[in-house]
Amino acid sequence: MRTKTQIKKREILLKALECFIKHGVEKTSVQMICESSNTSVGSLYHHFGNKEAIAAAVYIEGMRDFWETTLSYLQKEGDSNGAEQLIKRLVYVNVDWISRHKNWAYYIFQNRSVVHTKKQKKILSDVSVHGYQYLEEQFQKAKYQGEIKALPSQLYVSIIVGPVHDYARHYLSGRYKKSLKAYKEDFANAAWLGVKAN
Amino acid sequence: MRTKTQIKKREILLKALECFIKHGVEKTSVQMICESSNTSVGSLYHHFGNKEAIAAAVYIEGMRDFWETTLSYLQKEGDSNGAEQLIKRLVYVNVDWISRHKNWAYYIFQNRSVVHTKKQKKILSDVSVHGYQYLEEQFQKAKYQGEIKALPSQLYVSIIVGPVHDYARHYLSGRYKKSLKAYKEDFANAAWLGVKAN
Amino acid sequence: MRTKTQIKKREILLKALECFIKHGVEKTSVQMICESSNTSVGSLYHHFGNKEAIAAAVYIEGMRDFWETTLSYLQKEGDSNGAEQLIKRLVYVNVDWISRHKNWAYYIFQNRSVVHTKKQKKILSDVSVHGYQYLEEQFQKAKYQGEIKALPSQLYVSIIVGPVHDYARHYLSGRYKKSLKAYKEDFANAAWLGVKAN
Amino acid sequence: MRTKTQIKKREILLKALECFIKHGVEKTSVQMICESSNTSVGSLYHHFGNKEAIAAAVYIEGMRDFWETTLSYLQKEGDSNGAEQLIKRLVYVNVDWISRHKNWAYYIFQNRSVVHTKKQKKILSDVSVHGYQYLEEQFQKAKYQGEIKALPSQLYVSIIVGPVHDYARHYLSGRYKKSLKAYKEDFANAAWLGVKAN
DNA sequence: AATGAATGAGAATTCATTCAT
DNA sequence: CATGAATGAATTCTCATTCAT
Repeated sequence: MRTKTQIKKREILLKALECFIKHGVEKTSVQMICESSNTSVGSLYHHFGNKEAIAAAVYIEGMRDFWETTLSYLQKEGDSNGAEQLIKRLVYVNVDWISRHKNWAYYIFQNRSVVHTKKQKKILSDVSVHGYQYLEEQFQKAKYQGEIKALPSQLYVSIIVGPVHDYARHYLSGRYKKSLKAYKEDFANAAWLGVKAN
Repeated sequence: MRTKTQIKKREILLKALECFIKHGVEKTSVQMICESSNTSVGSLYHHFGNKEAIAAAVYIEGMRDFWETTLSYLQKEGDSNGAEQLIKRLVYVNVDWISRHKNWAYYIFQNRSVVHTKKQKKILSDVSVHGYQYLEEQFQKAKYQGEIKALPSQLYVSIIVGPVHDYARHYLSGRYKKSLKAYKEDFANAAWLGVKAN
Repeated sequence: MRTKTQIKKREILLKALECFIKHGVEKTSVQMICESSNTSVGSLYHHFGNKEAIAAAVYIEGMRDFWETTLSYLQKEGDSNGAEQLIKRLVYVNVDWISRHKNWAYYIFQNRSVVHTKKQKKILSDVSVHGYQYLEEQFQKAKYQGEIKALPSQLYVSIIVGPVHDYARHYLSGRYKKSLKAYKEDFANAAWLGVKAN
Repeated sequence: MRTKTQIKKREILLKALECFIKHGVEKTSVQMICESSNTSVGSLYHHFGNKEAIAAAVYIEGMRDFWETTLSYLQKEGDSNGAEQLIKRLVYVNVDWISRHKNWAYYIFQNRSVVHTKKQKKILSDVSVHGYQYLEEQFQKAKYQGEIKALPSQLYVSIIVGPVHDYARHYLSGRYKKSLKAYKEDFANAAWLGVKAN
């Protein structure tokens, strides 16, 4: 019973995501989600409670996927264990995940505010807490070893992923044509140059 | 008469912005804008035609202000005419404008999609065209003179302002506490290191 | 403008009453009230705010009418100023008003609970306060003069109108066939005998 | 097996009564009854068929209990067999039963309309027929013997129990604070004075 | 230009009931 | 007999927009 229900819920979320991307969260009616996911209104409410909970669940599922992928990238064996590798991999995983999950990425960029109940925020936080902890540790280590400049850890993140995300927003909105992947190494280099010690 | 009308319209836009920030564009009703701007529904429709036009006008006015400020920063006399100054000034104007116009900046970050009719897009484009042209020229010159790496001009922009905007989004949403201005020089340095020639 | 609006509201309330009688408050949909009163949903909500407010307004209007009539009966010139006259008139006005306003009476008997916000209760209380005060005074006077038994004033009311109301409930529901008016004097006599001093 | 089912049904009815009192019949959902009686929806429908049948069953069970109690009061041995005793006992049983079964009494006062199918009406009528017949006979006898005024028998009932019920409605709704029992003798006296022969 | 009552399509949500297990 | 997921009709209410004054 658990698996079947879980599969159905996942299916609904993916269809809901499509609707949200196509029309925006607010202009997507519950009716539309029902039709595109072949579910009855009642069933939808049985599973999710209300429309806002669906929007939040889509967001959270996306973030769960993102952080799983991110940790798998960062913890993979590699040439070295240096800071440069860490930072470039952080850029790579962003470029790759966004390119592979354009809808989810676009949705997450545009709809952070759909997660707003305490419960939802707790779940979202649980989803990313390992990733953030891991990054924090690695940044501290690299800083201590003099590989990177001394900066608050929130700044590292902004400097490293800010350019990728900025470009991605334009690209996913159709304002930039050239794919994100085309500049993967450029973003990686800029990120590394932005934070490495002088 | 013209001036009076213009002033009233401006007043309405600023009150509308407050509503949009407080409740989101979709959850702000025309009635709410009327009440907070002391206008009647009829009057509002007389001035703007419909709610979407108000949301777009708020966006466009914000961008007009941003680009005016930006050009004034970039074209100001300075120590040099070098690329470093240009790039750092671009960071500075972003940090300063966002810090000074938090609501407008937040609104612009979250609601790019409100500008969507052809007419609105044309106006928005007119508002920023001088700024983009100016930047484009300066980037080309700096690239030609070997001051900065050879990159597509969209990448310069993302690398330079991406980190600031990324941090600003978190900051304006209340997720980061430390003010944007605190890291003004850090963002400027990272931007310059990210694009300068090796 | 005031008069026109007031008239429209009154009209809606009377049509709503018909619906409530015919189907019950809960099973009367807003749609039904709109149709029977030739009003749009929007207009209905513009005037009353929500369905519950309509149900409460119908109740309150009925009670207002009842108490106006009651005071006019009790304060009319008469043969005497004695307690017997007072008590019998109280029975008469109940018999007469209920007989003349069967729907309203039935509605009021069955739906006391529709008045439940603080504001509504305040208005309802204001509507009946003069009547209750007047009765209270008269009962005290009659008690002091030894015309009626010494009882709490709430008991006078129950003893006097209880039988009329009990019969009326059955009659208005169609369970008793013989009209209330047929027993007007019987109710009046029983009321007087129930409270008069030995 | 039969007994077990009967017990379960009785249990459900009592829990349903609680819900009906707390939220009103219409605003009580089947789900709520299930939760408060620890039953599944399916089971509930198996036992009662639909929600209306539950509401009717609660009503009927209450009336059954009331009439059983009433007959036991009226047919009890006593000082005399006179009309005064009969009438006062009729008041007493109302005061006592209502005081002992406040929820049931309140429910019965407010929800007479829940019994509306032919079948339900037949059952309800069967439940009270003995009591009514007994009363009818006794009233006729007392009338014939000149103990009470000549009135239609429905009037006797209204005059005797009307005051008690009127007070009870206010008391059970919380509008009157002083308990019904406090005035037991007052109601009995008023009832007797209201119907006894001059 | 300004007003605000009126409109009605459309949205979210509820809930009695069914039925496969 | 018991279960509870699924159904979808029906309901309340909102709100952008119009238009007569």
